[in-house]
Amino acid sequence: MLKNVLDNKENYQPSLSIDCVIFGFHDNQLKVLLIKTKHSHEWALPGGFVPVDEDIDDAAVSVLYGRTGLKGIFLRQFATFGAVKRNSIDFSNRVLNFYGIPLDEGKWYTNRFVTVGYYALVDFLQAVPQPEGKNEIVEWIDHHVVPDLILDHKKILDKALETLRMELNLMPVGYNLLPEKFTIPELQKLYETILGRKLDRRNFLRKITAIGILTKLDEKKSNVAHKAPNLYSFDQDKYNEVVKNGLHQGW
Amino acid sequence: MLKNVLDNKENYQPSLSIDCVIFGFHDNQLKVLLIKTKHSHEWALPGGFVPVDEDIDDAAVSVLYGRTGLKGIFLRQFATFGAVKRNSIDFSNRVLNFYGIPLDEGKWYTNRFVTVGYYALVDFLQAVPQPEGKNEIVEWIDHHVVPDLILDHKKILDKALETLRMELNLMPVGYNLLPEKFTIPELQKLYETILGRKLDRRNFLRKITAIGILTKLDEKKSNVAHKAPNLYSFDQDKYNEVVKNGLHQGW
DNA sequence: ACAAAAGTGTTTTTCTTACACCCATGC
DNA sequence: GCATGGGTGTAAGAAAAACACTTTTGT
Repeated sequence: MLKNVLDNKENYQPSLSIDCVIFGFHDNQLKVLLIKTKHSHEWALPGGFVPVDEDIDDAAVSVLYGRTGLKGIFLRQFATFGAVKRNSIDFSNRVLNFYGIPLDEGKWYTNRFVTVGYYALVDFLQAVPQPEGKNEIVEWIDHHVVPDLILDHKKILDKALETLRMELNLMPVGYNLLPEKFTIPELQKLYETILGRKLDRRNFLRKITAIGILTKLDEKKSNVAHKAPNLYSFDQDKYNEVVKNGLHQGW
Repeated sequence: MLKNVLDNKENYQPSLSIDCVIFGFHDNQLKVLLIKTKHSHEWALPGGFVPVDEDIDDAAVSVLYGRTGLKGIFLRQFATFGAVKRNSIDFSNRVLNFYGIPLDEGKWYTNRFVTVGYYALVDFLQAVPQPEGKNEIVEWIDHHVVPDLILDHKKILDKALETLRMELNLMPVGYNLLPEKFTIPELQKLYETILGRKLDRRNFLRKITAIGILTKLDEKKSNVAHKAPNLYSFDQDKYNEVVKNGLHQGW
């Protein structure tokens, strides 16, 4: 909470923040966890400050844990944003005003903040949005219909998605975004949603299985319209290995 | 200069710095511009602080300009480093001591600094290393034989090179690293040096020309041992277009 | 029985890799 | 004239893309 941070500002890295783009997948939609604070009509990415005795990567883990209750999640730094005008003094003053903090006391907060962007891939069903107090609404929002965001958060979100799309070429995705057991069509829809285009079913199957990270279960999805699709799970060892070593390269 | 910064610390973003990995290419070596300060036996990446009224990207441009006299250069942010122990208080104190700055006065400088890493690709022959004062030695050093670096600068350098290697798959490289007119073998050696492995001449030619960024000049390299190779230049429009739109993708 | 989604294989094309010979120049 | 690097083409293999029919299930 901002008030707490300001009261202990010597414990926080000055003028530095963390913003997290938390992706989830549900209803064939790529969703982003967004926060609406009552002092703003706009939404925001979940973010926080960096304790002076904490690595920035760990601070990002804390933000993620605080907002979703999840730990040990895929979380990756993708860019740092430090335009002079990225947080306007006007915005800062509105925030301070909302919390009833005198401008003088909130001076720490009104400078330009440089923010380090992280993106996370989480299991939508396991992540329970956790508002801090009554002033917050935390919601999963389809990335296609994100409302207006504060400051440069839209830019941060766009960059995160761009990075995720690029990293699809370097690593597999799905663990953390899908439930433990899933079907190939579900995985394909995840890829299609991230990439924003349709893929061929047969070619997708061949390519995704060739990576060698899938275990075909002796089980079919039940209670489903039409032909029951097979269930798969990730072979976690191989999955991690591939994430570590990377996928194909060009040159 | 640190003393100047400390005397005007309210003009600088607190606890934030910029470090630049400046790559050049010469003698078939990928070189990195490094600085040795007389107060240290180790070398350092050229870096600097961020004026509060300057975008971090612009601050990086300033660092590059200050060290090489070059502007309008390929410069890209690649990662931000913020481990708690990345700059030890021991190191900070030694620096302050060297400049004869009382510890008290230099308190601003002894906190953990978060540093934003940028890498640049510059034309070795056009970049004139510019030491700041007599306490500095600025030198191009073959990336294979970089000496011990201060703090986590080795890690920063490694990450820069890793990023550069990866980005070879996404964009062409050469403009800025090579003189205006160059030969295919030179360009190939650049690629080989960055990637750290040999490439097949014939396949390289096919692949690099297929990108459509090269203009074959009606001119051969003169005064050269053995058969004179053809000179090429980059078609700047197409080059920039490809850098913007990216190269091939996987999915 | 039919609509809707799932499963599966083959062919074509494209890209990648491997490989060998002749050419021009400086010494 | 010979050693050294530059220039060029082709054939084989691998990967990607295009494509259609059969199967299962709920209604």
